[in-house]
Amino acid sequence: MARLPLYLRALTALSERSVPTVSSEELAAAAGVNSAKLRKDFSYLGSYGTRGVGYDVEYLVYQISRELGLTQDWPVVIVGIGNLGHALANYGGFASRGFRVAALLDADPNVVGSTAAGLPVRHMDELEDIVVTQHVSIGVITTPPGAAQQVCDRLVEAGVTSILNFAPTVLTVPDGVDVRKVDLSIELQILAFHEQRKAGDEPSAGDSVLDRAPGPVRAAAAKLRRAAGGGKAADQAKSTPAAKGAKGPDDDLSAVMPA
Amino acid sequence: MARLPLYLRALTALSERSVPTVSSEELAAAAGVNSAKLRKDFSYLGSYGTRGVGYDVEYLVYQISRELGLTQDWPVVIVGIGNLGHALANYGGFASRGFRVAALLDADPNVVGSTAAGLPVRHMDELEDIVVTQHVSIGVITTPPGAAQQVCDRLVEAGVTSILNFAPTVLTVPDGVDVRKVDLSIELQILAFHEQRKAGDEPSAGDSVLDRAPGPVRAAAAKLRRAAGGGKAADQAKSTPAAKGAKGPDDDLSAVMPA
DNA sequence: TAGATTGTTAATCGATTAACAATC
DNA sequence: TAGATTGTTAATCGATTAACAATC
Repeated sequence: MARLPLYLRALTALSERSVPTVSSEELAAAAGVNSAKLRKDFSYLGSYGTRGVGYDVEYLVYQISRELGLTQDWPVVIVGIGNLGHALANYGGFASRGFRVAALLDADPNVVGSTAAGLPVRHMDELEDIVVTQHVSIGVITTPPGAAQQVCDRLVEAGVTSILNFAPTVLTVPDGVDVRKVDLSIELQILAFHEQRKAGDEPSAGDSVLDRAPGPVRAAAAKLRRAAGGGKAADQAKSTPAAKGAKGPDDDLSAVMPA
Repeated sequence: MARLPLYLRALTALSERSVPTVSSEELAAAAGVNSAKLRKDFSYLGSYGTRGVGYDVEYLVYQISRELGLTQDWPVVIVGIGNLGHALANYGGFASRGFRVAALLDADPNVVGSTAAGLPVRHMDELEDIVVTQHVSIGVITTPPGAAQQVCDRLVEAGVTSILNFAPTVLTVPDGVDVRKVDLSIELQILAFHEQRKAGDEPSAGDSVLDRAPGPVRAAAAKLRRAAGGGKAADQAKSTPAAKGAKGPDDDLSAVMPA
């Protein structure tokens, strides 16, 4: 349940304000989800609410924390102490939720020996030893992309079974190992994608208002553009592009053509 | 389409190896998705493949880049130049994809005037001016959680319509404004959640193998625990907790009880 | 032509949500 | 009791995927 942390945060806020109980409606609003969904989620954890009253805030905080494993101690290694590794080592949200930075590792001799967040940066050679002796099961990779898979392999080999990957690479891992990827460029690309659709698409041949239409219309518009030889489409080996424009009903573009 | 950046990365790798064409099967494997899904995704962009051959790599790279808006210049402001803001300012993936850091902003006079990634850190007072004059439409928030909503409001007011939020807060924005949240603690919590289910749950009363069973069984197990008065359940104002254990067919736990 | 692979349909699956009986 | 709110069902929605006709 990827929504549990969301609920937990909202509940923690209520707890700090000493709110004793909360209804599914209120909590759902605070967490930004549908109240039926929230009730269903909670019902999977067991039925912790009271009809006519709502949910006991403290009790729910405890149950969700336990369900998420936040009542345990999770030693974590961070590999690659560049800017991002530094930032993560200092990240406040770690310690408060049971995540303990067991070690910072880097391959660069110039970085090894320096200090980040009060911890010494140690050399990659110590990876296996640290993972084994400190029972580390979660690894955070903040290396350059080229080194990520190699680091991942070593972590897995040493016994790590969960990896948080910040390098822009798809990691290959054996079954039983979880990988979660945080990719800043992907997040920004998605924003740019939506941004582009917002403030007035420029009215060029290849990027018209047609692109905002539903699927079939957009596909038809794309065919039109290629038929017109716009952009790189002209380079493509399309045998009879112009003839394709008016074959079946699906290809009849008169309804979507500007007058 | 949140998968386009994924495809683009796989295609870029192929492009660098000068691979001319790729089948949906191959590309899907590289991107880690189902090939039918990939073909469907591409069909929404227009039909850029050739039956019996596959997709032209270069052409697809171009089309997806254009679709994502990566052929444009996107000025971005980063607000909150702590460790994370620093890391982002230096993040290589930005510039290479058309994202240009227009300004770094911070409220702390001790930080203002310093340099990060070759750019001067400027004071929050300049926010509105920078957004307007540089036509910034994307803002990145790396402030402490308490300041995030306020910063967000100012960004939106000034004209920003896309926000990448690293602060652990749910931001409220008007319609037409996109927010994407990157929350490191949530990612780690999800890993810990799965991690907990993996290497042998300890056989305590409140955290048994029953928790791995399908929904109904787990709910029943949870009821059992409460009926048994385990954990904080005893503190709860449950009128007749013990009596609840054997009321209807749903509450019959004999089928899931250990012998 | 024969083999390969797309584009698309239709089936499947899972997630979301409205609605309401159960019950505090 | 009357009002409120949960827990859960059933309907809805959207996303995924197998399958295959179209066609290179």
